[in-house]
Amino acid sequence: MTEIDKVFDPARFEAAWYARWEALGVFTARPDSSRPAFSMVIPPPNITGRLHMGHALNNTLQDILARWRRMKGDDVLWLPGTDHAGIATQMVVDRELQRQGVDREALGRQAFVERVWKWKEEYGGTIIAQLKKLGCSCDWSRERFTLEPALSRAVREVFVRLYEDGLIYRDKFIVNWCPRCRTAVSDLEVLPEEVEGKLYTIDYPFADGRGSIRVATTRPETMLGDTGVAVHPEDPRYTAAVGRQVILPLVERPIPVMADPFVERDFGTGAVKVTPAHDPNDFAAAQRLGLPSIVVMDEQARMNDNAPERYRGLDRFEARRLVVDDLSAAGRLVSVTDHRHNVGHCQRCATAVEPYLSTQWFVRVAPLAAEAVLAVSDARVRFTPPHWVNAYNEWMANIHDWCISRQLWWGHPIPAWHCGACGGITVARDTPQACGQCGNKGITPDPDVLDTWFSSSLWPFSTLGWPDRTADLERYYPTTVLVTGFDILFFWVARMIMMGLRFMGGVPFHQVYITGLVRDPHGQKMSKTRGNVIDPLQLIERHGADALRFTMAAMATPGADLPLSEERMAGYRAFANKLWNAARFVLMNLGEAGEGTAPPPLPPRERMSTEDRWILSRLSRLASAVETSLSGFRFDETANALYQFLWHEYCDWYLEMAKPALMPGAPGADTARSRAVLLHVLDQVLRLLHPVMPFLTEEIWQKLPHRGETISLAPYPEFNPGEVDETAEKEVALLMEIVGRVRNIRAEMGIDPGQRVRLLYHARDPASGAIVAANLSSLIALARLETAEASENPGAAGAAARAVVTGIDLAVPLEGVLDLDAERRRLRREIEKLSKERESHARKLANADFMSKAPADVVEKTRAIDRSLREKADRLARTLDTLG
RNA sequence: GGGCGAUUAGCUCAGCGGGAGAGCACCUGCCUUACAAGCAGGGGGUCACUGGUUCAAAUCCAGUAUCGCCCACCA
Repeated sequence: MTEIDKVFDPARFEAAWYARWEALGVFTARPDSSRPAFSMVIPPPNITGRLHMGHALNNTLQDILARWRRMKGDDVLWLPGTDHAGIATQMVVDRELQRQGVDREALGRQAFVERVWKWKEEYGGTIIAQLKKLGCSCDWSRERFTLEPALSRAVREVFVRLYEDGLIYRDKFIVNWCPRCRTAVSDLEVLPEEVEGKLYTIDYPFADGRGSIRVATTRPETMLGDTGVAVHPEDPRYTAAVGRQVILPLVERPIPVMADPFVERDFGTGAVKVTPAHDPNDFAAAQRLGLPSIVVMDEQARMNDNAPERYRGLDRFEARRLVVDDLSAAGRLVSVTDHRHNVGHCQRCATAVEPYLSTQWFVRVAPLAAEAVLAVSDARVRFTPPHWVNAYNEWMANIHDWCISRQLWWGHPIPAWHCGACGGITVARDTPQACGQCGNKGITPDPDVLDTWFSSSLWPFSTLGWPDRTADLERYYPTTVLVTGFDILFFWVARMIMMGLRFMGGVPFHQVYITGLVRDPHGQKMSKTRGNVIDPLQLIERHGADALRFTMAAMATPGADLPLSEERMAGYRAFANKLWNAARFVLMNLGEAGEGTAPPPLPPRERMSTEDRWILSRLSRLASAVETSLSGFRFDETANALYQFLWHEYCDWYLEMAKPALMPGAPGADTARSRAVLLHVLDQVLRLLHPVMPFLTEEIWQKLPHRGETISLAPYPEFNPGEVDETAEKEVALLMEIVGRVRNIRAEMGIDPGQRVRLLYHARDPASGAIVAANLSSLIALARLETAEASENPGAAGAAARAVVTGIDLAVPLEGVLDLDAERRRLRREIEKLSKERESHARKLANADFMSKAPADVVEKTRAIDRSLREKADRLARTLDTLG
């Protein structure tokens, strides 16, 4: 007999099994194998990251898929890695330097980048270690980093090709500028946030001194850069104004009034100041109208030398106050009203983003997007849940060019060089010696780096060795599935599809599973300010990685967010403990069957007991359910099916039914047979569960007689329809019904649970009687009976509690102790319940339309249910009558 | 301003055309030697609302309400 602790302690074995799997090379992909390939790339976490619930969720789901496919015999590649995370990482190291009193500018670019690499060496592996704690079966021999040399090469290759194809260009354009991060950011990195602002109406006098025009703005300070006033061409109020000049207050510069249909006549005064360098609408209008642009702020959003002297050096918000004061003093401020509106804020640092005219690099996205839309609409890429396709198409249809340059130091340098002589730009894979246009050697590298998402967008092929045609690339591209959150659908998924189509000529993945968001127990988003953040590492410490994983799986309903409560997770830990103890029970009862390395063979079917055939039938249905649900990314259904089977079928019923046969010396007990089935089912269910709970299943499996070094490479149970045994299922359903009725009598009649009772039964059909007769020992054990006897007239009324199941009348003799009133109440309640249950069926059967139009099998089924419920109610009613 | 999703037991959620379910919480009784992180029994729901389609609607359609998310250049 194997000794095994009573309470399960995941901390005792998780790390050891992980190390063992790594040592065995379980996670290593084998591109030369003849087995089908199954591949995924991990959404690379930031090197600055710590494992949060989002990671725990999507990596658990990926690992379930990886382990499942591996056991099913696929050659699985789950490729891991991390992202250099430009802004985030630069900020982290910057802060660290500041604490040490070191100024980044003083340190210089090269030294700073070296510091970041050092930081990466020291802390960049944190999240990798945490993924291992979670049990992720990634192929660590293929771990990648977005800024490593091989991936830089891919980035340069892509950049150069897109540039040569005219899909990357450099231009002066209005972009989203974060004055705090001091870099441009893309549209996606700007989060609109509603703020309580003011709408200022300002009076601009005409240059000829005759009258004025009033404009409305939320940002009076930008008027210092106004180069025009715009009105709607069909606005009769302003027809006469078009073409005239106004004098810009405070600046005293003459600017024209022009007409453009972008102006909303109903908003404000119907006239709008045009500040091309600090507003994207105005910029577009200015281009149409031929107005110049004047940048009036520096890169920290302080007013620059293009502003009148008194404002120079002031922060934009200080400048706003002063401008308003000055306008007021000059009698030019007409009104100030409260105005709620959206202001874009930096995703990273929450600073209000400044629309800012500057020279940047862009990807011309429209042609790439068109292809990417096609790939989804013709299902080369499938989304789960599918409704995300709408959002995807919508975004793609309205896509703007992608600003890919960042004024940072940490990132992929833009492979472009500027010529000091001719001003030309040379874009090249390798550092050029001279200007590609004039041959001058005085060239300097472009100072900008690429948006982090540029390198991420290449991840599915850059990590496999592209631009070389490697064996990995040939075999694992396109990848099978991508699992990720909707928050990076546009940032990442859409761009990977574009880049994959462009550079690999095919989609990067066939399927995208989009996870929901892990929320707090009340459905609130987790945030530091709310203080409701749940740390997955603490959950692992408290409950084990398996319980966390099971929780993630059980809650992963497609399209829904996951309100996570530790209470619920504790429930799944209890489930793990339940399995642990079931295994303990099996191990304690194995005897010599537990000795060898080979599990005992299953007995032939005709020697099996009803419960043996039943549990095997249920097991095969479980295998089927798991196959179906995992194939459709229904992790929740997989988890629930396993939970239900293991706890409520295997433990609650099968183990209890098997107990008599396992008791040494029990009459007629076929201990060997029982042991073999017990062990077989446990072995199979452990395998089915392994993808979700890898550690615990391995720990138990290793204690059982087994072949092979690890359960993670044991064949996954397949569904075999031949193993479904309808007869056994019907028989056990009847036994369960009988047991349930006896237990109900015991509980309601207040019979001490320790006290055994007699059961008399009268079968109204021989088949039911035979089932009872054939399963007496189970019945006796489960209902805690003294005896179960067939009887023509089961128990005289008044001396026995009565119950009815399908085809059988039951009586529990309780001479002298039966409380007649209680029994009447109980019977009435039962009858009431049955008749209530019957209502809808009876109504249908009384409906002529139903009888004539509903399919025959539905009618027949309804009849059968009705008959059975009526029969039970009738027999109970008759019993009630005899009680008077 | 567009688009999407949700509304089912006290809580958190499955179910999405043919007998209203799970987990937790609740009530009652049990330390029945695998498990008290357990066992057994039980209570609890006009499936948001209004119409429609159908023999049949929690389930399909339309509208309404409330909540949530995504996208969007009324300064």
